Amino acid sequence: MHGALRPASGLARIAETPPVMKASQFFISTLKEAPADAEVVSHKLMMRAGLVKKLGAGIYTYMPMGLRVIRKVEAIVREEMNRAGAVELSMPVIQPAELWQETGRFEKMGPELLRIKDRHERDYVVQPTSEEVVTDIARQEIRSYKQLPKNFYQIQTKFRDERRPRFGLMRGREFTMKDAYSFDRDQDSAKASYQVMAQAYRKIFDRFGLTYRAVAADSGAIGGDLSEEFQVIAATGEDAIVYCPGSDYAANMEKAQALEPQAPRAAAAQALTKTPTPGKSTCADVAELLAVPLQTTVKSLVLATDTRNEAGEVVKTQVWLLLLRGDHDMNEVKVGKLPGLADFRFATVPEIEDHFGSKPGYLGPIGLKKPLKIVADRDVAVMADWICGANEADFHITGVNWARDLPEPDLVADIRNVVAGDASPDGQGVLAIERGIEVGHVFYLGTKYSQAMGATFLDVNGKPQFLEMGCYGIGITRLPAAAIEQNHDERGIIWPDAIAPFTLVLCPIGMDRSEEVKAAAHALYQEFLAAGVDVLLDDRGERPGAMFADWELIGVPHRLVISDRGLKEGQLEYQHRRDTEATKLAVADVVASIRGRLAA
RNA sequence: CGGGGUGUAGCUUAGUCAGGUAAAGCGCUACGUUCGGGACGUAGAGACCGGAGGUUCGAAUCCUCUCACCCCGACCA
Repeated sequence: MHGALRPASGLARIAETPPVMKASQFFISTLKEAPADAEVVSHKLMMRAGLVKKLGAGIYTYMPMGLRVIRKVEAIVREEMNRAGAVELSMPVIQPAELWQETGRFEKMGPELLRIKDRHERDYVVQPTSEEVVTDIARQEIRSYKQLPKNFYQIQTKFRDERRPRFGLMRGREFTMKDAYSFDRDQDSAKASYQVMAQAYRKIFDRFGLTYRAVAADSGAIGGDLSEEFQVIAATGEDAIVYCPGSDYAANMEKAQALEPQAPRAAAAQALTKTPTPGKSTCADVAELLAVPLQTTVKSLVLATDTRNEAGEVVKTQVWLLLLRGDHDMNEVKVGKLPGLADFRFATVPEIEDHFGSKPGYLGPIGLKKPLKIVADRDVAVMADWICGANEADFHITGVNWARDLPEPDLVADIRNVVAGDASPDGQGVLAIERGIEVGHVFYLGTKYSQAMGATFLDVNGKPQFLEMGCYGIGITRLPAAAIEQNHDERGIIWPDAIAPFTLVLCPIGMDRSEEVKAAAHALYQEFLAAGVDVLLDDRGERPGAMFADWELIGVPHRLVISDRGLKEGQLEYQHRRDTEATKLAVADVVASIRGRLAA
């Protein structure tokens, strides 16, 4: 009756979940073989365990077992958000295009933004996020500094028309996100609000029981360091994260700085020599052919930037040559921040041939047909006697030296991805790289949206000021996938207690043949329910092998086996999903014993 | 968006090259025997072979179009 009004304490939360906790009434649907279109382990296991069902590319039904996991994730997020002072609301999934046109994102966002029309041909979008709507609310509702700070959040369905959805719930098109937006009177206050969220996120991810890292992220045009990603560590993660094992430095690959080389450029020792390298168009091939270290080669990347007139027509194109050491990779975010390269694209083959007189594969900065701007990575700028393409098919040049053979570059900058072993920017050792799955992101926005949409409040002096904003996301439906990537074995999923579909499963053996087992199972089930344990009684009457295989696949962390054999000795068998063997527990104090084993 | 691939029962697949009216395993139903690690036997149910059009006496199979899904790539020369 008044359940909805009860505070969200642990017990009340369980009371709010559906009361069906017997397997025969619940819905269990496991598969021995994963559907052929599942590729990564979390996707396969989610399909096999019957957590989700695919409806279309990147679109999934959350089946009862999977929904329980998602509800637990939501409950933890909601509790900590509320605790951090955020207030929940719910904004529409379908939003009028007008708001999105105000910020320019209706055009800018490209095909990832799903646009739909109603019967009157009016434009709408399916929200991929909700800055526009929440800012619209703020500009209407927030009039005084006395109403600040405020943080609005929602847990809501999002849609992003990904160019290539994949990996099940890891990169779906429709997904659930918790998105929060803070509003403050000034920058200091906004940064304080940001820190409150960053702290709340740490509490949230600690509670999930996953190994994660908070990493500094690129904050785009806003600048500053106020952007962090929360990455669940997993080998199959899509993001490379950089950290220093000897300190707390951690950043994503876009952001991680490659320190300026300490050693000065060596003196030229070799003569400039044109060398045949037939069919060897990559740095690695050339290095192998010439039997030299890959670090002595330089790769040439050709970019272009277009200047457009008011009509959007290209009036001028500037071609750029980027030079990177053969063993390094370009960092597109770093390049995009260089003066003049904000909207770079890769040059076309005709543009390349026009400037170099050669097809790609044998390009270099010497003997250009047309002038262009040369940007050298800081590591390239200190190289001596290096190797690059000769601007002629099947030839490279060795013994190249700055100043002697070609002018110094127009610009020297950090334009590469760091690699393992690079010095840490904080001077505390060398960097290591591991992979992560981004499950959360906190971001200081400034006044980008409030200015675009005219969201102001009156300050102490009665003067209108733009609201300072921050936004904070958690991928609710991605989280279970990340949890599985990190916690599974050959038998199936191993859920952390906090987000397991059920915390404890009771497995009676031969329940149909033994009144004792049946009675004990039901009595225990009632006892655990009364003790507030999220328990499921497997009363399906499956044979033990099939029953164990199911629960190991589904990944319920705690299992209690009830058998005639054990009951005669007054014992039950307890096994954690990670245990290799069962532990015998006395029937008399089993509830207390199990409760002691559950994560707080 | 470019390239490649796959669509046959709820799931995994065979059959397609060499056209002749759809097969197996798992799962499912019933009965019996079993009963502590995905049991066994018997009997069943279940597929207009993604869709449309065409060729042919005859199409899962050949041709055309279309849809869906998966993978790789999207400029690292």
